Amino acid sequence: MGARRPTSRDVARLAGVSRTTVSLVLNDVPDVKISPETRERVLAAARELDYYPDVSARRLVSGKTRTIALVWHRGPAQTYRDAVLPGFLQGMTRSAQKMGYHVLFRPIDPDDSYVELARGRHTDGLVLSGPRSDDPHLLELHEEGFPLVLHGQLPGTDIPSVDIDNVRAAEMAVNHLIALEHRHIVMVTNAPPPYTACCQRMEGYRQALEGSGIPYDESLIQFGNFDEESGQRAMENLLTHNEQPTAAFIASDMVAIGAIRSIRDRGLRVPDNIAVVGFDDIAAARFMVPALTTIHVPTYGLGWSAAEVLIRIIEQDPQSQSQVLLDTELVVRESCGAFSDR
Amino acid sequence: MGARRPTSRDVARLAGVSRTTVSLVLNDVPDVKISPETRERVLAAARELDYYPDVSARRLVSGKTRTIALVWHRGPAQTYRDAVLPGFLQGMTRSAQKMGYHVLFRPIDPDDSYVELARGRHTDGLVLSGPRSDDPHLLELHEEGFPLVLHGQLPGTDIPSVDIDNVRAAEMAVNHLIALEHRHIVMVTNAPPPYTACCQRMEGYRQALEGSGIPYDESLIQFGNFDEESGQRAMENLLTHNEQPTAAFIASDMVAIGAIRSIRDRGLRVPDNIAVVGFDDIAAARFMVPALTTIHVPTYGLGWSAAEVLIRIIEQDPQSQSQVLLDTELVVRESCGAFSDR
DNA sequence: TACTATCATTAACACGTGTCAGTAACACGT
DNA sequence: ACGTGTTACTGACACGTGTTAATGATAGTA
Repeated sequence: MGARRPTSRDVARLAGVSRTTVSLVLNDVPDVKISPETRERVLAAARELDYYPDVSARRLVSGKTRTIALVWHRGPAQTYRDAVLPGFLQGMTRSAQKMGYHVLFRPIDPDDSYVELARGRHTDGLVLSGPRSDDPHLLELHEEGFPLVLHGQLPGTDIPSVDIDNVRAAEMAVNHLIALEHRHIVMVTNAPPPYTACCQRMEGYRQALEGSGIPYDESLIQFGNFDEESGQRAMENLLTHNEQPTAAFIASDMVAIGAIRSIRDRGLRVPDNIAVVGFDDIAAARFMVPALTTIHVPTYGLGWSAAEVLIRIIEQDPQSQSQVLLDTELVVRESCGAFSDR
Repeated sequence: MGARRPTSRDVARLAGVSRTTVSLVLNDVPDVKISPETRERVLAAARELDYYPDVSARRLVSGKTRTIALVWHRGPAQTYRDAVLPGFLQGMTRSAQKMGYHVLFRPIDPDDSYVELARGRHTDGLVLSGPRSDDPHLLELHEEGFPLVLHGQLPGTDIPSVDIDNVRAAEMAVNHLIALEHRHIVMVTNAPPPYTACCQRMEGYRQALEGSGIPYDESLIQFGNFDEESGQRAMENLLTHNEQPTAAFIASDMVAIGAIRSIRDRGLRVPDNIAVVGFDDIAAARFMVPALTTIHVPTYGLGWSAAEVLIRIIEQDPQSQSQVLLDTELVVRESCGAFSDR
C-alpha cells in the first residue's frame, strides 16, 4: 500500500550518509573525493531500494530537459512523407539517444501550433520537418535563440538545416540517362515551384543537359504535385504536346508511378520506348515492374544529422556546422533500361 | 541579456496579486471564486509577459507527466514494421494529444532496455509494440501496476492489448477465394509459429476451409519469415511438392511479393493460373502489377486505440476495456482474379 | 451591536533533486 | 605549538509550480 517510490533521501538514510553524498556518488561528479567504502555503501543502498532519480525534479533544477522534439508537418505530400518518416525518426532517435537525449514526436496540421513545446521548457530544441515559409512562429523562435533545425531548406533564412543535395542528385539522375545515349529527355517535377526542392531538381536537370551540350527547353518540363494522379496528367501533357521523348526524369517516385501508367496507357513500354528515372527510392520502387531506377534518399542519415546538429547547438558546441547537405545515391534498376539491351 | 523567462511570480507582481491567485486563474480551478476584474488582470499580465508555466515544475508537484511512450522493438520484420510505423504512431499521437498527452518515441534493439522510461517518472505509461514473450521487464512492470498496453497479443498474460482480429481477417481472405470457386488453396504464413499472429491466421484459414467443407491439409501450408525471400522459397516448396493449386493465401504482403516472383519464375501467371490474396496492405500493394488483393490493417486505428486504452488505465477510468480487437477490411484488387474474367 | 456566512485572496508548505559554501578531522612541515 | 593543506563529507538554498488551511473583508441576520 504505502509503498512510496524511494527518493534520494531514503537512499541516504539507508547508507547512513547525507543526501548530498548520494547525489555526488550517483552522478559521478568529478573533482570530488568520496572514499571507496562510502561510495560502495551508497551504490548498494540505491540498488537495494531500486532507486531511480526523478527526472522532473532533475530537470527543474538543471533547467535542461535533455529532450528534443520532431515536429512533423502534415500536408499534401502525405503518402510520400509517410514513406520518409520511419527512417528519419529512427535515425533522429538513435542519434539523440547516443547523446543522452529523448525524442518527442509531434505531428501537426497546417493550422495548429507547436510553440508550447518550446515555451514551457518542454524540450531543449526542435527539428521541424516540412515547414511552410509563412510559418509565423518559426522566425520568432529562431530570433529568440531557441535551438531549431529544419529538415529541408527555407530560402532567405540562416536557420540551420539538414537536407539532401537536390541539384547534384537530379544532375546525377539525368547524367545517367545521357550516358545511356538519351538526348530527348523530358522532366516531371515532384511538386509545384514554390517548393524549394522542385526548383533545385529542375536546376540539376538543366545543368546535366547543358553539361552535355543538350539544349535546355522549358516546354519539356511539367509540374507534378506529390501524387500519382499529378504524374499521370503531367506525362499525358508531355506526350500530347511534344515529339515523343526517349527518356523521362520524374523527380518523385510517387509521381513516377502515375507517369508510367500514362506511358502504358499510350501503348508504350518502359524502358523500351521511354526510359524512366525516379527520385526518393520509396519502398515500392523495388517491387514495381519494371523495378524503378531512382535516387536513394538517406532518410536515416537525415534524421541522424538533424539530431546531431540540433544537440550541438543546444550544447553550444562551437564546431556546429549549420547547413548540412547529404549525398544521395543513384540506384540502377530496370526502368532506365541499363540492363535491358541484352 | 538578463531576459530571464518569466515565472508565475513575475505575473503575480505585474498583476498585483499573489502567486496563488495566478495559479488559480490560469488553471481555471473549479469551486474557487475569483472576481472578474482580478481574473482579467491576471490574464492580461500573463499575456503581456508571454508567460508559459514550466512543465518540469508542474510535473514535479503533480506527480504526473502527461506523457506516454511508444516502445518500438526492432526485429526481423524490419521493413514490414517500417510500413506500419507511420500510421500507428500518428494515430497514437493524435489520440494522446486529444486527451492532453505527449508522446515519446523509443526504438529499441532486442538487447537494450526501456525500464528507465517507467522508473524515473519519465512517462505515465507505455505502449509496447512487438515485444518478445521472454521480455524480462514486461511482467515485472505489469505486476507493479505500471500502465502498459501491448500492440499485438502475448498469450498467457492479462496485459491489456490492442490488435486486429487475425482469425476473422484470414477467414475473410480465404472465403473470398472460395467464393471465386477455388477449392485448392495453399497458404504461406507471415512468420514462424512462435508468433501469435501466425497461428491465428492459420486458424482463420482452417475455419474458412472447414466452413465450406474443404478438407484442411497441413501439407498445403508453408511458413514464411517476414521477407520476400522467405516467400519465394515457401512458394517454391509448395509448387514442387504438391499438385498445382489454383489459389494462394499469403499472410503477409512482403512475403507475397516473393511468392509471386516464384510463381512467375515457373512461367505461371497471377491471377490466371494462381490467384493470390495477401495480408497487411502495405503501401506497395496498390502499385504492384497485378495490384495485390489483401487485408487492410487499420494501423492508424490501432495506434489510436492503444493510446486511448492506455490513458484510460492511467486515469483509472473504470470503463477501460482491456483487450481490443479491431476489424480489418478486404481490399479487392487484381491479384485474386475477381475482375479478370472479362 | 454582535454573531455568522460567504467571498476573495494569500502565506506557507511540498514535490525531489543539484550544488555551493562550509566544516570537522587529520596530516604535514617548520 | 602553529599555520597550511587536504580529505571526506554535510547543511542549506534554489529551481517553479500546485494546493491546503488560514485570513481579512463584506454582507446578512437576530
